[in-house]
Amino acid sequence: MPFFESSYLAKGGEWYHIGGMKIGKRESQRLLKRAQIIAIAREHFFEKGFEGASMSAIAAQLGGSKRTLWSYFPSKEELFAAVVEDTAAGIRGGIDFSAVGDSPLDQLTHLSRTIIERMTAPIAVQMFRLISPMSERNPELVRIFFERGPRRTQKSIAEYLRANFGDLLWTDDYWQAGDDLVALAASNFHFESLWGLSNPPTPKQKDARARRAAILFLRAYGRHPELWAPIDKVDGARETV
Amino acid sequence: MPFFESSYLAKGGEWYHIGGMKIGKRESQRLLKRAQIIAIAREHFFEKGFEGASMSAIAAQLGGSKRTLWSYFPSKEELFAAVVEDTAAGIRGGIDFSAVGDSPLDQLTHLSRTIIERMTAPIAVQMFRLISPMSERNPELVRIFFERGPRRTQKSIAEYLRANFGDLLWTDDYWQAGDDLVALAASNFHFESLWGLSNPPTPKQKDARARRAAILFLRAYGRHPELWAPIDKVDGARETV
DNA sequence: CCTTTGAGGTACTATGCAGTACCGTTTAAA
DNA sequence: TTTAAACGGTACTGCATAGTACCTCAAAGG
Repeated sequence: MPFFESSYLAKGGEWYHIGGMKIGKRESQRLLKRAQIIAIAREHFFEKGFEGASMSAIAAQLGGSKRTLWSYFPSKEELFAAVVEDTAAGIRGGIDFSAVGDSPLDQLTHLSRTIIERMTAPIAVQMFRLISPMSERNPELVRIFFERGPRRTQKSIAEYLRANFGDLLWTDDYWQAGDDLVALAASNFHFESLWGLSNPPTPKQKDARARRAAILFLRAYGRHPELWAPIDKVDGARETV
Repeated sequence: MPFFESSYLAKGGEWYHIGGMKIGKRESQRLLKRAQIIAIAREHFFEKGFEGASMSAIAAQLGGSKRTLWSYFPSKEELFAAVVEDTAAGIRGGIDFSAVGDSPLDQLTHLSRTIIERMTAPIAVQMFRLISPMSERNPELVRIFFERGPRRTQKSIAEYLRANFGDLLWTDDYWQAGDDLVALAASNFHFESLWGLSNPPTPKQKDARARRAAILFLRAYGRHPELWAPIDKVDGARETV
């Protein structure tokens, strides 16, 4: 079976193509059905968790018989693994941190905003909820999720910082700096979303948080004083400063 | 039934006491057994999750009959809730952020170290794993956990910052500042522990991370330049600065 | 001392689950 | 057109589970 990325298929004339390769109709239908199963299973796993989700219920929603489901995924574990891999690929997709030309503060604000958006996206939140309890029972799966999802985002951020802020920070450890930026930008929202403690943040709140994270980051890591935002310009600063 | 805190009982002479109140032996034994059940149930829930854990298995490990278990907790949900409440109380217990007399940097380092210790403690990590997937199915329970556990720690940190750093920071929002300190100190370790991605951090690593978080925090939030650690003294700084 | 209460033991009910067997029908590939 | 595979439907097998019934025994409380 050829490599394929997150259930993407295209039909061209007589034949069905996938990633430029020509395949039979039978196989292409199998891939489509596979993707459909994963989508349905994802809903169930997200809502009920691994133990709570039922293969029978998934098969029922799929429409066909149980035999069909089992012919694609020989066990619940393998179906779950497929969901995790597919979702991790979906989460990392489409990273563009390009905000060339703006000031360092604006660039970092934009980056922080992207990070926040990504970490509070429903699919990410639900994936976090789903994957956390697996670390005791299936550590390898958690590792796969991390490598294919968050790890790549981490890497992109570190590379972005190295490329665009190489001379502006006092550290060479761009991975650590990136982690700190992520922490400053998303930590609050992450826990609030994960635990459903408050209504999802509005775009305005996300903007404000992103800007604040950028300011804090530049003050903490900025090499030159001109990078440090004046503290009386920051939201939450005392009036008496 | 009188209020009692995280399975604490003391025997004094003829009578059994709890929080200064005199109670019968029968009742005290019930409380002891209750605490014992919670302890056993906690293990099971931590290892297998809510759906994965089995009341029968818990009853078996308890030793008695199932009837006994059900006479204490009329359903699996209520037992789970009791475990959550008890554990949340245990997590927050014993907060002492008193490091009077040291320099601001040393105080913040000590505070960060405490935060790290608390967030990477096995009981906290396992509780996070257990509680995350509950937010869809039992949001109220997650709320209770948060209010009785992390929320109180948050509050302690904010109050500590207000009391000891009231004049040193440029912000009045001590809750936000506290959250940012927590993020800087524990975010990395939190995810690594939660997902079991690497070996638990050594005390040395925790010390280093705590110090770094304190430095970053003071540079980001410090009101006066003398609070900002020289950047060539920080681990990970470039040699060429 | 006697009564009430709780706990142990065992067997039970009802339910839901993952996974299988069988068989007739559809359908893609040759 | 033929053929082999995949699909749909239904019924099934074990198995584990939450929770119940019932009886016996120990012990706390008055």
